[in-house]
Amino acid sequence: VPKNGSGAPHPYHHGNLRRSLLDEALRVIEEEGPSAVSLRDLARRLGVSHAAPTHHFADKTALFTAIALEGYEQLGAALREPAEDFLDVGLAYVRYSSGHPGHIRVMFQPSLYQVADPEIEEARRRCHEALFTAAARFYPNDDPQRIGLAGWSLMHGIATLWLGRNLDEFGDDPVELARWIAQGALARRAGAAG
Amino acid sequence: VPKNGSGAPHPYHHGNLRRSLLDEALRVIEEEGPSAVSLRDLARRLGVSHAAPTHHFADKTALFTAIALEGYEQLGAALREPAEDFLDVGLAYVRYSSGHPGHIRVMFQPSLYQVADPEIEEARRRCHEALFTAAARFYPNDDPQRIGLAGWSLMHGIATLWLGRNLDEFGDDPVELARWIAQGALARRAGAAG
DNA sequence: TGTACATCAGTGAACGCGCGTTCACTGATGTAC
DNA sequence: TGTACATCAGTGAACGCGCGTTCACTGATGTAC
Repeated sequence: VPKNGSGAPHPYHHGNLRRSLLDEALRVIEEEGPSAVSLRDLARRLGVSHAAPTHHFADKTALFTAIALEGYEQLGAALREPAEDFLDVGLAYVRYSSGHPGHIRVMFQPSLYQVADPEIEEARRRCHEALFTAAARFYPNDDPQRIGLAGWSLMHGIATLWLGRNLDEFGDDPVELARWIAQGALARRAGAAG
Repeated sequence: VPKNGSGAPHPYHHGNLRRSLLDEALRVIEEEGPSAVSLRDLARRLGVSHAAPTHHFADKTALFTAIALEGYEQLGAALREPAEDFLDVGLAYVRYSSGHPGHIRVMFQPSLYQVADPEIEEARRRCHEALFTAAARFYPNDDPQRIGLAGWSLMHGIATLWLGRNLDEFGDDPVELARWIAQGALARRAGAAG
């Protein structure tokens, strides 16, 4: 363990440059969007020479691909968490999206990264699988694709509108807002039945 | 009317440069995204000197602001078209979004343009008004905000996912897909009641 | 119908900037023996 | 425990590029009289 004396602000080796680049890139994306990301700027922010990032990401596309992959894997895990009903799965989607805006923005802007990357494809496939499996489980008598798409679209719409600051006037908790919107539809249904 | 002789590819004055810049920018946005737009490139594509665009748009933000304004005005008009039920309004939203992907991408990326521009705010207000008015009209016994947000979120989600090529496996007509998804929810409701 | 003139919409050269990428290099670390 | 050496992860200078912006200019158009 090197002593970090007053003379040396940081050691020759960063130690965690790859992870730091991802985190800093996500910060920039959340604040200014993916187009504001530059490898030189990230290096500057991390106090490292501008050529250092190339040892971890060959180019900008590789950086965005890593972010998208991480996002799809994390989203897949979120969708597999224990759920009591289909709404829970939808709320997990909104919770992940609003909690990881940087990942989501990259994931749904495929021109930024290698969409055809096998790992990406596999992670995305597992997300779809989690979604449609949940739809089939909670609505065994319906078409799981139809139910799955309806839930995905609704929750994706809420998350996207919320991230775009279109729902500011409806509170600051996107998950509760999603619950309110979705349960409104459910209540309406019950009203029609009773 | 100037004769366009073989020697002169185009006259000194373009004639419609402002409109052409908007159209060409929209083309670029649809193909490569807003970050691919550069004023010099647009000028190049239109066979005009790279300083010409500044006579019509002071900077890139002004160009994107004009696109967003046009989009909100066109969307507002689309949402006011005659509708037989709330689904019609939703389908108009999906129809406009899928038919004008460039506009939509800019509109929902506020960092690109002057969100606080008074004309923009007014046009956006009129879109919201059209939405919630329709919700109140077709569901007079429900909370129009709840119904309006549910419809908006669902249709925005479908449009966004479709534009992001996430729904390729479900056909090539986003409006019919939206109808199928939304009517599935309706059928489920009727099934619960019967 | 003709002329003078203001205004509009272009041109093309020049500038400074940040970017991605390449390169030879060097310091630090891990492993074989 | 010590030494040699391969490998990894940095440095910093250099390059060419496209960009936005500014500037003095010029060609075309519209209007007053």
